[in-house]
Amino acid sequence: MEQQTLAILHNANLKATAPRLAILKVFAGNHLPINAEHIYAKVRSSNINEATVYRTLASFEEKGIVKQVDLRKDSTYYELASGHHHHHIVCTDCGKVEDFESCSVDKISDKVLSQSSKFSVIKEHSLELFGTCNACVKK
Amino acid sequence: MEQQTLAILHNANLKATAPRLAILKVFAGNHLPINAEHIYAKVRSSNINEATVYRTLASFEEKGIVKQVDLRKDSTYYELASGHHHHHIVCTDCGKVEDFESCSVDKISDKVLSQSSKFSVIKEHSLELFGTCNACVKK
DNA sequence: ATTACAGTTGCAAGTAACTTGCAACTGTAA
DNA sequence: TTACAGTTGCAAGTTACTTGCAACTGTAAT
Repeated sequence: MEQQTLAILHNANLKATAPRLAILKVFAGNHLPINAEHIYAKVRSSNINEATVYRTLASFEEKGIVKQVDLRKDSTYYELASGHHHHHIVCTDCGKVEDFESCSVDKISDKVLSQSSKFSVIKEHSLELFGTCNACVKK
Repeated sequence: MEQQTLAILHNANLKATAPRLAILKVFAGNHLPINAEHIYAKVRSSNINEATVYRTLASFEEKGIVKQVDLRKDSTYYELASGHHHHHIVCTDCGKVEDFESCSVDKISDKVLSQSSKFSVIKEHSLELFGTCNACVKK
């Protein structure tokens, strides 16, 4: 686990520093998407600076270690890029987030590329559902 | 057209003020998603304030006149909610945006709802593709 | 083990995108 | 025509994030 973490950083050409290890650990212990503020709350006791959290998230994203998730909240959320492909359903009332797995976007991508004259490469996609969770429906 | 615009505002219980009419006109003349800055640039000559643009976008969204589009840019983009259902493909290099129409998210939504114990209502979804446009691939 | 240095960090100041308090104004229904 | 809830402009404020810079540190080469 620790070895794996070091390998992730090494492969990405990133030094294995304390802040990066701590932030990776937070991701490992959190399967739902998480934002900078939340991460900072968990690592500030180790004297890790808020700016470092933002810089780390940016470099992790650039290297493909984490990916952005568009939850239509005020801040940017991230989750580990490793792990099986999935998407999210978000309650627009209370913000609850749940994962879901069925995703047929590859088919859509192929179709879109065959019809587009301007694009030929698709690297990522977002697919999030916005609705109301059972608890909020009852209100 | 003008009548239609007035009806939109009336149905939404929003007064037909000059700023709102001007902003709706900008949307009507722009089929791609647009942000507050871009809208402000087009209406500031009519002495419409930037804060009014933001407030108008917020109320239009709340009333369902426009909807947010998650393009992973620094600011929030919107487009008219009327018009046929479509999504976007975004170049992560230069920011170019193109529409596409094929969308089978309804099927996915049904499946997700049947499998979720926490959600039973889906109101919206996002589905955006991120890749590289032909012009940027050549670089 | 030691060294050299590019990469990384903490700190504090800065920026971009948006929000809000408030007094003046204005569509709209009566 | 009037009354007033809703709307606006302005300026100040907030939030999320970024950046300049000097000090520090992991890493590869010695």
